[in-house]
Amino acid sequence: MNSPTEENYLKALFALAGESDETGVKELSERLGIKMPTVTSMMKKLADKELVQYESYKPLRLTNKGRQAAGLIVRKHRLTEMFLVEIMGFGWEAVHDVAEQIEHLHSPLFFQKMDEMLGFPKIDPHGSPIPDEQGNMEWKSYQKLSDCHPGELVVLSAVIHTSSDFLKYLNSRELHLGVQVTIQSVEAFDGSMVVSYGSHKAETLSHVVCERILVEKENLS
Amino acid sequence: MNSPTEENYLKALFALAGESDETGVKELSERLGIKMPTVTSMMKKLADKELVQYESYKPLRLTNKGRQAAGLIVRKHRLTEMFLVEIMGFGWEAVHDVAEQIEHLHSPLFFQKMDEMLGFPKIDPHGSPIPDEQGNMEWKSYQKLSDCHPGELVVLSAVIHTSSDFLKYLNSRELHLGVQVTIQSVEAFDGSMVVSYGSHKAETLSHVVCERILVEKENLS
DNA sequence: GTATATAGTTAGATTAGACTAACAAATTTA
DNA sequence: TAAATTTGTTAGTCTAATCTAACTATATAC
Repeated sequence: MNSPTEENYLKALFALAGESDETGVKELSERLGIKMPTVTSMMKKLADKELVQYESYKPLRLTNKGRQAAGLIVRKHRLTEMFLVEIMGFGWEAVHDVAEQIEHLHSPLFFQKMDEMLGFPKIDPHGSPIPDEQGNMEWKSYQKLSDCHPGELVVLSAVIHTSSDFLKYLNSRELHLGVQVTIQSVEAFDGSMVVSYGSHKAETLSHVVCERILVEKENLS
Repeated sequence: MNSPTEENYLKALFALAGESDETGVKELSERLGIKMPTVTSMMKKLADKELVQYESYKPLRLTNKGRQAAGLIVRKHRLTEMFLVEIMGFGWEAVHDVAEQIEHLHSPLFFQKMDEMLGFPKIDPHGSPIPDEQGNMEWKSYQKLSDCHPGELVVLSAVIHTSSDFLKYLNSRELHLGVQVTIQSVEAFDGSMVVSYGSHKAETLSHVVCERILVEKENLS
């Protein structure tokens, strides 16, 4: 059995792998807010447990076993977030911290019940995919809103780096998952966008915001 | 903030206080399955935090602050058990281990939501009282079934030392909270009882079982 | 292709929570 | 009340996970 601490390292590696595949000690260290020497020694420990491929001065990689373990933690995290929103009435901006704690609980039954009550959901409240019981996850290929162009019609499908403040910001603009957004214009100077959706006819979104919103292009059939 | 480990010591002291008021290092040590020297040093630590009154070779006592902290953990534990049974469909025999983990989560909102969804319950699935938001608990004065006499009509109101096996045993006999039980006879030799309730006309219960069942005498008005 | 900067490692210290071995106080028993 | 038993404490060790300081390897720049 892995400790909560070990699980957090695995989860971070899993997330970094999704972003760039090759990871280093520094990057992991910064992501976790833990100093590099501590990360090095944990990598050795996880390598002993065959969860990580580690050689001095080489990039870090999860083994298949490690990736599965990490996937199962992410599964618990995202099922929990879904449960908190759908069953317990949390706002999507309030679930992260609790889910960070609940993901480390040991109780197959608890998460199985959640899954059942939710009807075996495939995505969490932020649009992120929920890994299956084997820890496998489909890496969705959404596009950043910031990479879209004027005139395009897109559907808000997911958000990344889901800080509470960012999600509250989206709440205040009524920007929820599933909303159809038309890009009116892009400001070359700072990358900010003017978009319209629902009753919002001309909402300006900063580049920083647009980079954290993932969309799917509408099939204009 | 207290660590999960500290919380477990407080909870154990709280429970022992309910049984006998004065507690010693040995008793606490045995209850927690932790060796005495470790308990001694934790008592010093909790005394520094003003949660426990500790002097060498003197009995252990919770301070008011300590009692409140312990009460709030018990509250979280019992709210959780109720939630698992009422909302998530767990059997009462399956909730203890998960609740032991969930009681240490830090999230006022999570437990508040549970409380709301349950309609602010006053007892848990085993008939134990749920402390209020201040950590105060009413110590119910139920009677052990083993202290009752033939001819008496009682209501099964709570169970103690709720091991999973014991609760499965009760399930198999359809002995649930609220069941009205009539004591038919008591065997002087081994203290076993023959009781009747519902469709069970003559069920024999061992002394060990009867000691763990708490009842309330029916008001024969 | 050497010098500098960046990334990574080693060594050693720290804290929390556990342990064993040995000793001391308190209580019980004869 | 003296001896034996039980209970509690002290001292020192161990592991997990963290840190800082100092050193080394790799990558980048001129």
